[in-house]
Amino acid sequence: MLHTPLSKDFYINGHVTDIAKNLLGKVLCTQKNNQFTSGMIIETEAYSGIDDLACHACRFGKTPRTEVMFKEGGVAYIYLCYGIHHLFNIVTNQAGEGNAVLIRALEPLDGINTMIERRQKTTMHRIASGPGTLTQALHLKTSDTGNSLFGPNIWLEDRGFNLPAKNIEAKKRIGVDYAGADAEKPWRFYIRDHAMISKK
DNA sequence: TACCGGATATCCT
DNA sequence: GGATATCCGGTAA
Repeated sequence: MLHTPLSKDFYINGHVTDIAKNLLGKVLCTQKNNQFTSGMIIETEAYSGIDDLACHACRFGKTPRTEVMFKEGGVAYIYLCYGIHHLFNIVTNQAGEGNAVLIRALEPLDGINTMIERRQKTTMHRIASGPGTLTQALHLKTSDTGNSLFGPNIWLEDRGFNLPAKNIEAKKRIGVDYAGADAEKPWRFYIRDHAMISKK
């Protein structure tokens, strides 16, 4: 099988909502503590910088935590939510824009036993079906924030999984009710009828 | 110094 | 399926 790393252009060009859609079907990989794990991205959310009330770049501006959002596309933005969950975002577009895509769910592909161990589970059930669980399965932590998505520990691949556009569902984003009109934007994208998305 | 969140596990029906 | 307890770092005051 052909494993092509995503190019820099993939993260830079196009609207962040299109990048979020294009990420569906791509494969997120990590190499941590000598363990290789990966999963196909099946659910994403787009956050559009300083004009999007739901986006950290707009809510907080440039702070010590959010400053990596303002880098050029192709790095990880990882932050702690509810004091427990590490949420993984992909920074996109030009430096200074503050755009990012939240990865919400994966279908596990490689290193499934490692993922199950990290999640302290015994089966594959809900092993990476949520933004906080997939980071645990792939061992992504807030300490990885700002790191490159071109390896050696984190990278993305195109393995040629073909997703017809008609199988992509677009709905409003989760947990952004505070964002006024922007909360209604249909910027959550997922593969229709996939069993492993975070919620129906 | 005080508040609160881009969520999850667990226990219930 | 639904309700509920829970965690702590970042941000603003």
